[in-house]
Amino acid sequence: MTIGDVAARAKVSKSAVSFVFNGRSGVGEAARDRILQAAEELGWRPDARARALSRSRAQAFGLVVRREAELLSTDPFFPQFVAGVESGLSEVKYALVLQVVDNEQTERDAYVRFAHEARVDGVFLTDLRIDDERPRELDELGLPCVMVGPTEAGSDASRLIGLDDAAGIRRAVRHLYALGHRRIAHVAGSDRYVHSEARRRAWLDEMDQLGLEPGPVVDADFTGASGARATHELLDLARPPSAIVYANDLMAIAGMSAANDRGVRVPHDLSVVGFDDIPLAPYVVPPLTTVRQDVFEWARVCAKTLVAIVEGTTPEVPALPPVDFIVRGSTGPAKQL
Amino acid sequence: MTIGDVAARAKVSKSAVSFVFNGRSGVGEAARDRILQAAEELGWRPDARARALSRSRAQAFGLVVRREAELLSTDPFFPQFVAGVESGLSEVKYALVLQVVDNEQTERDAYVRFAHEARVDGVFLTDLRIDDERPRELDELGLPCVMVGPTEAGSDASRLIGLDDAAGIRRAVRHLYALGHRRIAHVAGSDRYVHSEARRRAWLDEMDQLGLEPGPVVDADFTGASGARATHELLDLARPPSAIVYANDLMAIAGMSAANDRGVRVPHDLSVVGFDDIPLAPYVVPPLTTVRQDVFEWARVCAKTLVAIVEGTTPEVPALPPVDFIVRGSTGPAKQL
DNA sequence: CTGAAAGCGCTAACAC
DNA sequence: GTGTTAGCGCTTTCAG
Repeated sequence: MTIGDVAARAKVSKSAVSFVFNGRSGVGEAARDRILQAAEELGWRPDARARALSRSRAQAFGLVVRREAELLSTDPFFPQFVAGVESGLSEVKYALVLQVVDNEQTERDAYVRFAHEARVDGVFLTDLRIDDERPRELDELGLPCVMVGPTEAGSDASRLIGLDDAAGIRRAVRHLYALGHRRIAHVAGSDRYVHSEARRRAWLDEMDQLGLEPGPVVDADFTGASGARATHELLDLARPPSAIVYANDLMAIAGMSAANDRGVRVPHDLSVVGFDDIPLAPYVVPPLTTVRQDVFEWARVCAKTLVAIVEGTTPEVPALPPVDFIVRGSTGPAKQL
Repeated sequence: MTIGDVAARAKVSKSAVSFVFNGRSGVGEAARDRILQAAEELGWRPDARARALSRSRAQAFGLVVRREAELLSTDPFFPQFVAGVESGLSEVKYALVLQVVDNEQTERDAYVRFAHEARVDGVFLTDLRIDDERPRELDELGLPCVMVGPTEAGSDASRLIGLDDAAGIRRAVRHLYALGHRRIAHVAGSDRYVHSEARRRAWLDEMDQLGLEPGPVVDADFTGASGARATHELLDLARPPSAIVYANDLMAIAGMSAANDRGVRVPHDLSVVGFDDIPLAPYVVPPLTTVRQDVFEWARVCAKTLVAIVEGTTPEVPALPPVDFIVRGSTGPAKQL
């Protein structure tokens, strides 16, 4: 079943068929109808491979995900991002090629293969790291990309689609302040990531703004185990915090569990704020107060921007929905001293 | 940068280069070395698009995921499955093309496009449904597939890679029985899915085997909200169960939260078992007793099987690791009546 | 407005 | 063993 068959059945030339399927003018109304009908009857669609070859375009984008097993299956970001990207791509017929890798070498290989084999026309760069080498490497490979990270991530604004991580953390800190908390700790994510830093800095800034002593901060790595460990560390302090802002929900929930284990009651003795609003957040005990970003919409915007970059059109960058702060049961008034 | 450039630089013909890169004999040692070196120096790799066209093979597989937003970002299955597939595919240089859809029509379209545009050489069929039409439709489209589901899913054993859902549920029921529970309820997942049914049937069977009256079962749909609702329903009964086996962790955790809301203590008043062992399971209060499947390994096997099917080699089907049953704090001795 | 023809970069059959 | 050549199915330029 080839374009030739369709052309024959519609009694036109191959190019006429090609023109119709590429939305170009130059085919009469009658011929166009016959062509569409013939294609319909034959169940024909342009072969993506042949198309890719002759247009030197794969009509696909790549996403390389480097993530440890635990975070992969907990992180709400990945599936939502993928779903959003698909949603933004479905109208324009690009496919999404996924690659999951587990270390730096295989990650680099993945990009190199994408580029050299010309499997994709561009990539999404997520989990931006401090001093990330990838933008430069991709430039060298000639592979267009959009970067996906907090707005602070860099100056390369034209291809950075930022979500305002900081705003959420700031609201969390102010919320706790309003509840009377003064010692507000932070459990940060891995310090290699730009978004970890953005969240940490937002916490620091806001504490500063409120005239609070920038309380204790503990480095962790987004896993449950690290969240529990960090929590114990904070509660072991001579002057433990009365509230903790975690860099993600998994650590926050593990932290609540750790607190519970040592008889510290949430929110009575300790208020807890997470980040992500995973679907489980309303269903843990107590329900988790947290920050929600609209990852899906964000990903849609990323997809559309990448299409624009690759096709050389001007990306219409719609405003991203603001972050939400969801107050649930894990935060409460600070205990009177 | 094409095969011609490499051939020229290595002073051989294009076919010699092609042969080397396709692992075929017929090229001398010396020539082979020169070719590999030339390719290395030029940073050349066969263009996937041209390759796909001339071999009539996309060298890629497709995965269509139909899932509601909430379940997408909570379900541990999807990311682990993807990671496992990648792991099984990485050695054989197949790519994975992902498509996320949200309804039946777009799902069907996705498969049709995959087939007609020849974007992929085969697909993974997950979330098998009762009377699933897809295997037949894919046969009509001429698109090979492996099906991914519980072993009971059907007779089409050659392309069904099954994980033994039932064994996990049976162990859960026996565990509860050993703890003295006699009224053991089940909160089932959506009844359209084969795995929901497999889990429900396993529960029923095991209750039967133990000579227990098949306690109450409530239909739910894998979401947290439905798990909470089902739990309330069960606890409202004149003779509420002393233990509940849920079809997934999300419902189980939401169920614990619901129980907690009405003053029913877990595990003192009610024992709870989940299914999946999500990374959060150890960190909820109390830690969740649950069933764990090695989705990653399973997915690897799926990938290798699909490669074998597509390439016409015999799939070596390694034994899948058995399901694990993880006892944590959410199950305890039945209260004496 | 339409049709013929030359690629896109690679593979594989077939001569050398 | 090595090189030549005809496609794979589509796009696109260029005559008609």
